[in-house]
Amino acid sequence: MPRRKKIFSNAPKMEIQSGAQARQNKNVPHILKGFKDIMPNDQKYWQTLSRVVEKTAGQYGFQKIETPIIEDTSLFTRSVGKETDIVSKEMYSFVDQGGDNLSLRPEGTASVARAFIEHGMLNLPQPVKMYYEGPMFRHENPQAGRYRGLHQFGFEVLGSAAPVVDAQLILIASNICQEIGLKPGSYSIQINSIGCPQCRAEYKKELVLYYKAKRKYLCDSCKKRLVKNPLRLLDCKVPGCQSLKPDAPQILDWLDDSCKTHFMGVVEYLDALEVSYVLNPQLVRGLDYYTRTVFEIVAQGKEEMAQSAIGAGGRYDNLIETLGGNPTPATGFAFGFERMIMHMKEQEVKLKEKRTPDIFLAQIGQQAKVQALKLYERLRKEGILVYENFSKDSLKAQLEISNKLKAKYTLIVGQKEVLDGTVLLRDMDAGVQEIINYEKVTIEMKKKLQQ
RNA sequence: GUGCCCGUGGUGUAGUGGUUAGCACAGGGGUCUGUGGAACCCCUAGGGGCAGUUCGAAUCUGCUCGGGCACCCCA
Repeated sequence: MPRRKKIFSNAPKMEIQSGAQARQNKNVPHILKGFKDIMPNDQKYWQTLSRVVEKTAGQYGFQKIETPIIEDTSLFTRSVGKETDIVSKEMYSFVDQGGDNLSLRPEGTASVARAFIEHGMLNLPQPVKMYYEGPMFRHENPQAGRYRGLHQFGFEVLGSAAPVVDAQLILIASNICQEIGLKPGSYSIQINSIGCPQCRAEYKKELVLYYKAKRKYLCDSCKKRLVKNPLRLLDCKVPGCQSLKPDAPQILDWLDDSCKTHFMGVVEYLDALEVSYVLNPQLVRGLDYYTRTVFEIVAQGKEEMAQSAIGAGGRYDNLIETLGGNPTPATGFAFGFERMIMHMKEQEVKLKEKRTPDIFLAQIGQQAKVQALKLYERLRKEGILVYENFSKDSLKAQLEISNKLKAKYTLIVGQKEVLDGTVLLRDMDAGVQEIINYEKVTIEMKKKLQQ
């Protein structure tokens, strides 16, 4: 094939190929690493979860907000934190045609805070309660319950510092888990307070002091944490580091009076609400904006699963101010759709069965196809659930489909029926048929379906 | 970003250097040109990619891409 060779030699050489290009000589497109198509068969999980979120939000007076999935990069560097992993190494950032630095959102709270400021929501009755759901993007290596394209829903309350808000938010998170069908013992609520920046700084100093003295017993990554992220020292999994934990200073002992009072308030409300929770002094959060109350909903049972947090949240009293708004205390939480659904599947949560069609409409012949097309519209407008496969010509094939779909009845229109002005009605269970006047089909079918 | 395991039609799999790459399910068509839930027949479709070893590679080696899991970190 010398001719082909020549064509190739003229083509520009592809020195650098993207992953997607290198993969396919077949010229078949491929989904990006870490992204998932949500297939028709899975939609029932997504829809039930989404409905529970919407319903719960409504009950507690939260209104929906939708923000763009692309924002100015600085929104995230200023809110989530420049040094956090999410922003420093996981963000999908790019410069657009106009030279602006943009990023795909890695989380939802920053945008909500931005919208709060931008739309002057401080003039609304406080606090402002909003919820959101949608895709988020983080460039990390995929593993169980972790994707580059993930979906979250979140609840945010802006404009109140009251501990009762934190408690109610935790209650809402717990209610959603129950409402979705997770078994009561299958998840736990872990709570902690990481104080305000002032008392946290004091605590960090003390913590670093403690661990520095034991530096030689620390694992390599903990040595890095010592300077980079001291709070993380507390949840290291290496046994050697774990053994140092019991004697380490605890954040709760370092809270200043107002932070302490606040946290005690949260805990008291939770007790009064009989929400069971676990006080976890080691619980810290990765985003810079968190203050005071932090919590996580952790799925139990699957010990081997590393990502057990299905939802998490906390207070972010300084975020709005950091972004240039008036000082506005706020608190909220977010859940991962994928993680939630993973546990729904694990626990075999029962979902509403898909409705089987009332009627399958079959047709034979060109004239009949036209007639059936019209009949379909009449039935549809009457609210009857009708399926069809107008692209099939053989009656046998159509009956097979009807059977597979478990339709109660099949309506058959052929040449003969068109001429007679009738329709054949077949009862799929009984296997008996009767002739119905075309004009009376909708009335007859409604009658039949009511039985 | 790092480490470990894995990569055969749409799905589940068989095949350990030479096979027309087999089977099941799903899909399409037919036997039956107007009757399903049965049978039979036919068809579509596959070794992630690129190199190397070899007379010969799905099978061995390297790289790469992807998947799974874990670390870091996070929902």
